Amino acid sequence: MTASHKLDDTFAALADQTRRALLAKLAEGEARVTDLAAPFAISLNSVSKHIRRLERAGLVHRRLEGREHFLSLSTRPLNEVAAWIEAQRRAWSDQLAALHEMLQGEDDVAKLAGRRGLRRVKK
Amino acid sequence: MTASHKLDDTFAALADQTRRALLAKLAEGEARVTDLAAPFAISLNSVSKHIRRLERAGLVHRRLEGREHFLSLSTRPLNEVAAWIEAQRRAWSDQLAALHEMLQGEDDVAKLAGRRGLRRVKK
DNA sequence: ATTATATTCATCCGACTGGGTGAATATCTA
DNA sequence: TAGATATTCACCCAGTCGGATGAATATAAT
Repeated sequence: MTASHKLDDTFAALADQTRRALLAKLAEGEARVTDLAAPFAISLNSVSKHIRRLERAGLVHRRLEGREHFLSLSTRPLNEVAAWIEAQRRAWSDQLAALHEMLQGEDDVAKLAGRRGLRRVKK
Repeated sequence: MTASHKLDDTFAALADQTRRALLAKLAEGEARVTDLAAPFAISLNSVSKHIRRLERAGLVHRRLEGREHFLSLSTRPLNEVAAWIEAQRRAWSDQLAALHEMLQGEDDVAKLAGRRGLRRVKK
């Protein structure tokens, strides 16, 4: 549940074009809030909010130096997301492979054609 | 912009534990709305809403057969998300590599230590 | 001490979300 | 025809989002 909750936050943080652009910018290196906000038409405050959201998801880290706040990327959450996706894709591929194998089997084919597909997998 | 908008929808659709569980279930094969809803404590209507959201993001496809609605996975959006993440991770790795190379350089080290890190990358 | 810069805090707004309930629709079955 | 099943539609509610604005805070520079 905790892991899922973290994934929730990470996915939600990534579900915004502006925030993804901020992350892409940060991939070029550390940057201050003002630097990050510069290319965007929206207000500095809005960018600040976006950054807070990215922080909450653990995607960026903040380092204070005087009045300047330096942001940098954290890759762990992104790796977790990638892992989930890969697992999902693998499961999907396995299912496709199973279907393929089934279709190559001899007697099951007729039943499959008469019936409506895969379905009854669980209970 | 259109691609970004699609990514927005996909990420948003994935930013929910219930919806991710639905997708995982669908990885086992086609299923009806009722079948998908069975394991969850929430109402059937809520599940129906989640499914609609997954459909909007293009993550599932619906096939009608009489009064039954059969859902199945669509992998394209997931692939797009994976591609974005991989690009991001690659950029981040490149930046790390550049830093590493810089630290192995001779004269830049002093300036780097005195100054505050990477920062001034863009302008 | 004063001014300028960097950033956040406090509010407000319209829009959307996730959950619920009850009614409506459509299809299958007896 | 009547009844059961599968699914959605139409609302309601509290919570959050993304954007804006204006004020507050903290640090730096003069």
